[in-house]
Formats: sequence, structure tokens, C-alpha cells
Amino acid sequence: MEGVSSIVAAPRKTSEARERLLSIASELFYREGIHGVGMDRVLAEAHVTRATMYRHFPGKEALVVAYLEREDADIRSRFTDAEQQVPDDATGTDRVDALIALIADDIERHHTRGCPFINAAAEFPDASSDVRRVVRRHREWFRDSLRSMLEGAGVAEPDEVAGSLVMLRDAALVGGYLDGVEVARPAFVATARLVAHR
Amino acid sequence: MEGVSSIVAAPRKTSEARERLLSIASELFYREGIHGVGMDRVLAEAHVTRATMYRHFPGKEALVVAYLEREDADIRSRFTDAEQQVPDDATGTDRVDALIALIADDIERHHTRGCPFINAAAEFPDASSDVRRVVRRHREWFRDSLRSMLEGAGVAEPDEVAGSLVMLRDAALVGGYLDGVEVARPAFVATARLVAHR
DNA sequence: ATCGTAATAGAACAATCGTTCTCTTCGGCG
DNA sequence: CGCCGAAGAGAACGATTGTTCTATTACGAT
Repeated sequence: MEGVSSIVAAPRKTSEARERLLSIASELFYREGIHGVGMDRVLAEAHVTRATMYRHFPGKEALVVAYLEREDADIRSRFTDAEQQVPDDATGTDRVDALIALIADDIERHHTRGCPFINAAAEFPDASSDVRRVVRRHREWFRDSLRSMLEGAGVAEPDEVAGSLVMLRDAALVGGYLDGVEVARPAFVATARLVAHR
Repeated sequence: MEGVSSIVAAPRKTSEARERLLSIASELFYREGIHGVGMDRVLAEAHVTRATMYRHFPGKEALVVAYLEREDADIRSRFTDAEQQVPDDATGTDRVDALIALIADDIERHHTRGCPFINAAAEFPDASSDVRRVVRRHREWFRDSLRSMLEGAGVAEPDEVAGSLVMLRDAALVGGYLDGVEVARPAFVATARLVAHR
């Protein structure tokens, strides 16, 4: 195994083991559901011991929250990155189409098992739990960020259109999982275009 | 096997205990998630003993399947009932609007915790499981039934519109749960109208 | 050299998971 | 009447749940 060999290995502020743990946990929670994956499984596959895990996280739910927060951060950076790559002379229509394609690509590439937040919420019925708090925060960010993008693209009634696009993305994520991308993607793109370019 | 003993409409108790069991299980599974509710809890609240439960169902998953099948049947009958109440002289536009209102009402009245099928699928990642089979069947029925209704209402391109409405209902169910009906309902109705009456 | 932190290793915890078992009781029908 | 199936009551199963514990090793900073 690694660790002993490299001498110049940096002390890593963010604990090598913690990273392995969170990374494996994220994959397992997403692919197989949260209650469906036990800590034993996570620890075994991450090659991390219980003591180490409980030093980094107070419990399983905290690990779930960390998983969702990382997912949230990943999506945010993917969106802001892509936003900055849009040329300044792009028309409003181009911007909207790019946004729609961006959402579709994100679903196709990173979310074949549906929406991590919707799925997590299905398993955590307590609306006051930390998990649901993260879900709410993510959704608020997405709606707000969408509205300001649409506003920037000169879309009339950006509030209403943002509301519609939030719905359509939710549906595309669900549909991509349950019906397949080949069905969900074209339906999403066509409907989103129709709604945004009215 | 079941007895064909009696000639005159067998009293078919439909087993009082079985009904209690399935009814309580459905409510608990929907409201708190499937893996989140143990059999002990179900049996205690339904006042049914383990032996009785295992005589009616081979195991927990079979109970889950029964819960989803009942949900499917309930939704189907609600839709066909409402469909028959539309007057014969209703215009295509009226029919479509009635359909949209019907979907919105169903969500507001019976599905404040989201879509039972989407939620169940989040907890059952195995696409070949019985649970996922029921989910697929329900979604296929809904899409087909929507398409034929739209066709009957004289909507152009009923296939595309049906696809859009399936998406929007998924989103409205999810949004009703996570964002609240007061946000989700108007967004759904407005977007659905826009899409269907283009 | 020593202290503190991080990680490993593994035993053990009570609680709950879904499931199977035996034994008794009830109620309707032949 | 006797019979049989449905339901109740409850003990018990092994497995797994999430969590806590002690003991040991490695490495960097003081």
C-alpha cells in the first residue's frame, strides 16, 4: 500500500484517509442509496478504520451531509466554470441554449442515478434534519443562480422561467435515471427551449 | 391456492388483517421511506402478528410491491374516473386544462411527500428488482394514458406533449415535497399550459 | 527526546434488521 | 359435533445496524 514509500509526501492538511472515506462514501451513497449502505461496507471499501472515521465525523449522518455538500460544491463549480467560458458577444438565445446544454450534459455525465438531493430527501423525511437543510440550500442556490443567469441573458420574466427550468431539471434527473438518458435528454432540451424562448 | 369452495360470491373476507397491514405499511413507507421503517414498526402499528404477515406476504419486499401496486391502482382509477366526468362537448383546450388541474389536485391532495415511485426507486438501485418493475409499469401506463388523452383532445404532436407532461408531473411531485405546494403548483400549471397549448 | 496528532487494528456494544418457529385461540362450514 | 384455516402471541434466530472502546504504530513539530 501507499504511504510508507514516499518520503516527500506532504502532511496533507486534509487527511488522506478522510478523503478516501468521503470519496468512497459518496459513490456508494449515490449509487446504492444511503440506508442501503452500512458503515461496515463504507469502511471496508475505503480501507479506513472505525476509529478514524469517528474522529473525522461524529456519525453516519454527518458523513451524508459531507457527501451532499461536496456534491453541491462540485455542481456549483461546474456551473460557474462553464458560465465564464461563454463568449461576451453571445446573444441571449445562445446563452440560454448553452445553459440548457450544460444542464443536460451534467445529467448525462455525472447523474445517471438521478438527483443526489432528491434521492437523499426521499430517505430523510424529517424536514428539520441536517440532510434536508443541505438539500434546501442547494435548491435555493440553483433557483437563484438560474434566475440571475436568465436575467443576464435578457430573458423576460426570469423568475417564471427559472421556476420552470428548476422543474425541468428535476424531471430530467429523475427521467434520466428511470427512463434512460436517450428518452429524458431530448424531452428536456425540447421542453426547456420551448419554455425559455417563448 | 385459494379455495373455489363457495358458489355465491365467496364472502372473501379479503382478510381483515391483511388489509390493515397493507394500509398501515403503505402509509409508513410513503411518509418515512421504506428502509427507514422496520417490520416491527409496521406490525405493531397495524396490530398484526409476524406469523400473519408472513402468511400473506413472502417478505418485506413483497409488501413494498403490494404497496406500490395499490398506489398504481388508486392513481389509475382516480384518472379514469375524472376522465369520464368530462362533458362530451368540452373543447380540446378545456380537456387539457382539466387534465392539468387533475394532476395538480392529485399532488396536492395525496402526494405531499413526493412521488411514491420515484422515492421507492431511490431506495432500490437494482433495476431488475420487482420494485423497479412496478415503477416502470406505472410510468409506462402514465405516459401512454397521457398520450391517448392528448390525442383525444386533438393536441398536435401528442407524443412530444405527453413526454413534456410526464416530466412536469415528476417535477411537480418532487417540488411539492421539497419546495412546498404553494411554489410547485402554480409553476407546474403555468408551465404545463404553456407546453400543451403551444 | 518528547509530545500530539492521525491512522491502524480489532474487540465489543446494545439495538434493530428481516425472518422463522411453536403454541394457542377463534370462527365458520361441512 | 369435528375439522381446518386464519389470526394472535411471543420466543428466538443469525445477521447487521451504528457506535464506542482500548491498544498500538507512525510521523511531524516543539
